[in-house]
Amino acid sequence: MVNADPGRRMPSPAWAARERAMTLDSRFTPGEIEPRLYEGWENAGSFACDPASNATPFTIMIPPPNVTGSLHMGHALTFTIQDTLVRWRRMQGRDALWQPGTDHAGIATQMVVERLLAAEGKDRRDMGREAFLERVWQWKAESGGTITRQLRRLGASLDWPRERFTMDDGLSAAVKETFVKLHSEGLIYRDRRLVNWDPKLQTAISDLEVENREIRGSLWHLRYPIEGEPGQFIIVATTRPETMLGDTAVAVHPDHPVYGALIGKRAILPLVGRSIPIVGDTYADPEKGTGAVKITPAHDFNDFEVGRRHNLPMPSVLDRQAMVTLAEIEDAMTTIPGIADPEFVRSLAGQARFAARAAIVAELERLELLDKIEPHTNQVPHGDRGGVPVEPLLTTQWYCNAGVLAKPAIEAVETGKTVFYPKQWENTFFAWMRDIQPWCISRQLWWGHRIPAWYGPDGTVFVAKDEAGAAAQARVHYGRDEVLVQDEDVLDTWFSSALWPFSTLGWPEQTPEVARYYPGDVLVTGFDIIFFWVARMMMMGLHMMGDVPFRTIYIHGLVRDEKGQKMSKSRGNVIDPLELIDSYGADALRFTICALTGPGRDVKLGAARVQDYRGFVTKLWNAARFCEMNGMRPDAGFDPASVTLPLSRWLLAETNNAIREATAALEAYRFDEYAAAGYRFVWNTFCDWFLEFAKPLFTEGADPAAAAEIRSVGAYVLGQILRLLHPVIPFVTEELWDRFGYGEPCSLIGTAWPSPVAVPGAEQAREELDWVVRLITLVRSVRAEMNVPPSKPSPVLLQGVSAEGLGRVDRWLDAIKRLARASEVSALTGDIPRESAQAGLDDVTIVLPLAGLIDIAVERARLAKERDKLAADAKKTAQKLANADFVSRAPDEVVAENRERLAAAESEIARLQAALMRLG
RNA sequence: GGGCGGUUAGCUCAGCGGUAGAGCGUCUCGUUUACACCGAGAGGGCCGGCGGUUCGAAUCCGUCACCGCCCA
Repeated sequence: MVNADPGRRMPSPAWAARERAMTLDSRFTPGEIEPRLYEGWENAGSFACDPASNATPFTIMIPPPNVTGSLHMGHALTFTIQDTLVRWRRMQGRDALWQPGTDHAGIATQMVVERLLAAEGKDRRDMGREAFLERVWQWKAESGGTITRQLRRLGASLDWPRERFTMDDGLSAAVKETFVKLHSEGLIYRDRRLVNWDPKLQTAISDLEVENREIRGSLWHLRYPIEGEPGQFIIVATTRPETMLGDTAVAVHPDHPVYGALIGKRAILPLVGRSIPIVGDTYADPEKGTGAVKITPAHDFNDFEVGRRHNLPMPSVLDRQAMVTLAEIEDAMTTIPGIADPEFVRSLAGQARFAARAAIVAELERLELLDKIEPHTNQVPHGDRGGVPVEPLLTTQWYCNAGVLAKPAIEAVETGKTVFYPKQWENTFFAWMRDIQPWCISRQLWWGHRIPAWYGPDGTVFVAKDEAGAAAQARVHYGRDEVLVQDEDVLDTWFSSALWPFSTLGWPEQTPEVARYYPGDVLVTGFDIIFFWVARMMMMGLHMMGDVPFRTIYIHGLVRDEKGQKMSKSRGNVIDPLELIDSYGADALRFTICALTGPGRDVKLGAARVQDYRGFVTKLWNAARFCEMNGMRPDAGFDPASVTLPLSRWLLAETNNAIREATAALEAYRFDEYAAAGYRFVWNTFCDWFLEFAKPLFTEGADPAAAAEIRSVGAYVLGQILRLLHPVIPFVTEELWDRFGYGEPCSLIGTAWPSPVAVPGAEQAREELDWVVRLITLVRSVRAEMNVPPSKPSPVLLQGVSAEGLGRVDRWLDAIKRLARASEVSALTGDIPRESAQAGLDDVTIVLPLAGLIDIAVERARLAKERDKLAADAKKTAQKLANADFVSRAPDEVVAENRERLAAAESEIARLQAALMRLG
């Protein structure tokens, strides 16, 4: 590119910048410039917030990606939006903080490392807790940089030196502080109740981590003998026959026509031989199954409630691995010939739940206690990580009283302290928050924040930030030092995530950052984690900080493939954003994402779309090359108000318009409209018309003063374009900014967002340019329809043209000739020549004498078609105006508009009619 | 079962009370001071169905159908 003269001295940086700007490469090569520019920004500290500044802060907290994860399309979407907002606000002069960080992702990360260990033939239980955690930290060290590197590739302007990790010391302190406070307030407590137990991961999980899957199974009808009435049975229907070992009742609806009479009697639990009551409970739906249900309080959430209502025992018959355990029913087993056989039941011990199911069903069938099997489809809860059916299990866990914490959060949204975009998501938020259940926060994992609770020898719990604190409490409690054992469990990952908006700022320390950047401005995220994360941040933020964590919640859709299918490994339709960046550049990917991100819509994205929008980036590059070739150079002293040419004034007015559109779109979170406004302005205004109109001025013999003004305006507007588009396509805009020398290298990121400027005579200039544009378009259209080859210019004659029109023609003669392929443009004084084509431009008739080039029949058909179309329109308008109700009730301007439309159509029809007559 | 969203040009989507728009694709023509990742022009739609409100409905209301999510 630039070949430095070997004899020359080493170039100074300023010289190098100027020299670089000499010639833009004919092709834009994102792969070369992106790393250089990103490094430039990062090294210059361009992403850094400034706690000491006077500017209004603008804060976005990154939704922390999994530390060991890698960038997927969903990330690309959410981070592009966030970066666009941050770069825009930063240019507007806000003190922008985009807080980076990653999440330890308890279950997910532990699973990954366990899988690695399994490949080595190891098991974490053999290693012990400490060695295992060491291994996880090692894995984090190895793979933890991937996602942050990838974020850089995307161009994300995060304040990297402030990067946090949910398990680092500061954030761990925040977790402990919060846990201890909530515990002291009674908002965190231990409780023994049913939890969703994931037998694969061997941990409790929260309601949210359970997903229901539709499973085609069976409904087994079992015959339970009525006690004391040989030969009498009550038939219960169940989808889970294996839990029958733990049944402690049979429930029927109190109004059941047949079974209602059995209430108060007892049934004999087959196989086990235990006597269980038949109870009346409205939970039993007379319409479903047989109308009688077996009640297993320890293994079903509904049965648990029934069990509570009727004071039933709640023996567990499945253990933590979902294998049969008999410890809690052993005593009650008796032999009843033909009905119960403890030996058989004992043979089930240690069997997996589905094997036990098969064995139990077979045994019941053998005993003729199986009435029938019906095919049945039902919703089976599965753990969202482990993917196996969840087993409701009676255990003691730590809970957070979400009901209390939810109230202020609901109120904050109701009163508009925090606003959702799009607003409809508020309904989703309210629906869940108003019916929120206690949040199970303990997990039987090793990777995570260990619960800050210690147990004394007698099981007394001491909650404190550290062991010393717990020991002090124990000393008071016991009157002496006792050995304390810390709770083995860790906290749900989302517990620490909930503190993210303030823990990242240094809380519980009273840092300047906490004071300055909390509450944040916008939270950008997908709807899938409104419950997991957004709601919990709202609750914790309000409770711990006394204020909402953010003013606005922008919820975007999901990224899907071109066909609208969810991307998934199993479908094989996953698109890697890094590959798209490699192929088309980060700008192309970012622009595509913005262009396709409508409100409340999923984004269907494939490589083809990114390829399409890469065309826009290339177009901008080429337009800039053209500007450069024609001597457009930034001029710091340029004053937009000083321009005199209509073209300059028109372009500046259009620029104002684009600035207003882009700003309004971003303010409204309309990324699609923002992208569209930039696209239209660059392509359809700047390139298609301004540069084309400017071309004649860059030829020899053109007015040098006019050319100079156009060069200045062009350079100025190109600069405005680079600013306007920088938030979405930061790399190409910064590169052009630097090459042209609009500022120091890597300075566009810190340049002011443009605002409209006063343009004297803008309206007049707009009228003139619009007129010329329409003239050119009409001539082009007629020529194309007449199939006149572009190589054959023709005269353009204007009948009825005013002096003003002639002035315009004179001023734009060269451009009109070029763009409309006109050999001459002049007023027509006499009759319209035979064999001409024509078109109407307001009061002017454009005449193209095309003798020999036009087919009379084609022109006649064209004119007739045009006339008929107008006639149909005119008829509709006339009918409307004939309607007295319309004229009296519609607003005056609408009526006037229709009158004008009718008049215009009629005069155009007359002109077309005359032209047809002339053709004969 | 309850709730939310969607249904507009071949495709992807804007528009959300005043005679239907964009991008891409299609067709025709074309290399003119950047750009064929280009330029010019054209064709293409009873705005899911049915009712209603209104002078006027793609737009508001009701209802149905289909698709997709969420919750039970």
